[in-house]
Amino acid sequence: MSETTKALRSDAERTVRAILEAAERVLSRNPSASMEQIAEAAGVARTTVHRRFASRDALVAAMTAWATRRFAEAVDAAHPETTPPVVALYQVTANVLRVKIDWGFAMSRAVSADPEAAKVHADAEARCDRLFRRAQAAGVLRADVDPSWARRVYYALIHESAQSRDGDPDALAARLVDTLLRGVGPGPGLTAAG
Amino acid sequence: MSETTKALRSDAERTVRAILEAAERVLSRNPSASMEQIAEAAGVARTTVHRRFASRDALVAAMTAWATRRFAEAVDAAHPETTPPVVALYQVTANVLRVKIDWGFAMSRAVSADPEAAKVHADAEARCDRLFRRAQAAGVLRADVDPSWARRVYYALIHESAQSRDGDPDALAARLVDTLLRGVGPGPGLTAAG
DNA sequence: CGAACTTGCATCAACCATGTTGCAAGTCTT
DNA sequence: AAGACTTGCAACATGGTTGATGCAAGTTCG
Repeated sequence: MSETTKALRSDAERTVRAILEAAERVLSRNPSASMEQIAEAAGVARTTVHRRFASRDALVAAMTAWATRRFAEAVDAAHPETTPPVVALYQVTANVLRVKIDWGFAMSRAVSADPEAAKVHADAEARCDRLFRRAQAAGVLRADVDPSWARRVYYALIHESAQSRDGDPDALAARLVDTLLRGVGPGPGLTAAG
Repeated sequence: MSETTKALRSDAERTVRAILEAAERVLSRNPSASMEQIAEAAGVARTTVHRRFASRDALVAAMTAWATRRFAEAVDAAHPETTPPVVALYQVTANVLRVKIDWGFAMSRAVSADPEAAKVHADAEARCDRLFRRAQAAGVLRADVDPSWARRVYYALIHESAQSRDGDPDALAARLVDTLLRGVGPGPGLTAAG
C-alpha cells in the first residue's frame, strides 16, 4: 500500500475513533438511540458512519472489541496472579475502573455479544475467582462467604463506582475495596450494637 | 353500570394483569422487545394489547404505576422509622426484594418516567437516608462513611440480589445486610493480613 | 497542480414497529 | 336463547430507521 494510503488511513482512523467514542457516549445514555443521533454526536454525517461500519451491529461489535481489548490490558497490567491479593485487588480495580468509566456500554454488551469478547470476560471471571481464592487463603477474605457471591458483589460495586464518577479511579478503587472488605458497619475493634 | 359489565370487567382485569406480567417478563430480558413479543408472551393477540393500552408508553406507564404502588407498600409495611435500625433494614430489604424480583424492569423505569412514581422513589430515598442516619447514631453504621455512598451500595446490592434469585427473599435479605455491614473481609476479632 | 481519497448532502428503497379498524367467533350472564 | 362484551384475525396506514448510491466539494500528499 502507498504512502498516500497510509496518511489517509490515519485520518480515517481518527474518524473511526470519534464515531466509536460518540457511540459509547450516546448509547450509554440511550441504548436504542438511532444512528442519526450517534452520527450527530460524532460530528459526522450518518452516511459516513455507514461507510465505516457496515451495519449497526458491526458498530457495536467494533465498540465491544475495542473495549474488550482495553479491558484485557487493564487486567493483565495488574498482574493479579503474582501480586499479593490485596495489592492485586486494588490494582485490578483501579485499572478496570479506568476502562469501565469510558466504555461502560460497550463492556456491558461484551458478554452477550461477540463470542471473542465473551471469552475474554469469562477468562477474567476465572482469574477473579482465583484471586479471591488466594485472598481467602491469605485470610483477607472471610472463609464462610460464597466466592461467587463475593465476585458478584465486587462486580456490582465496580458498576456503581463507574457510574458515580466522584473522584479519580484510584480514590474510587480505594473506597470500593474498603467497602468490599469491611462493609459499611462498624469495623474491627468495635462491638456492633443492634 | 350493569352487573354484566362488572363481571366482564373482572375478566378484562385478568387479561390486563396477564399482559402486565408478560411485559415485565419480556422487557426485563430485552428492553426493546416489540409489542408483538409481549403479546405472544401474554398469550393474546397484539391488537388486544393495543385495545387495553393506548400506546407502548401507556403500557410501561401502567407497569411502573403498578410496581411503584407495590414498592411503596413494601417500604411502608416495614415501618422503617419506628423499628430499630437493623430490624428495619432487614424488613425493608426483604419486602423490597419481593417486589423487585418480580418487577425489576418496571421499577428501574419508575425513576425517569412517571413523575408520580419518581416522587415515590424520591420519598423512599429520603426515608432510606433517614434510616441510615439513625443507624449511624446507633453505631450500626460506621460514622466515617459517606451516607450517600452507603445508600448507593445498598441499592446496588438489592439490584444484584434480585438478579441472583438463589434463595427466598428472607435469605437474600440476610446475606445482603450481612454483606452491607460486614463486607466480605475478616470480621471483627480478626486482624487483617495484608 | 493533479491524484487519491473522504466527506456531506440529497435521494431512494425496504423494512419493521406502531396504531387503527371491521368483522366473525367466542364467552359469560341473565 | 338473547344480549353485552371481548377476542382473534386480517388488513391497512404511517412513521421512523436502516442501508445504499451518485455526485459535488474538500483535503492531503506527491
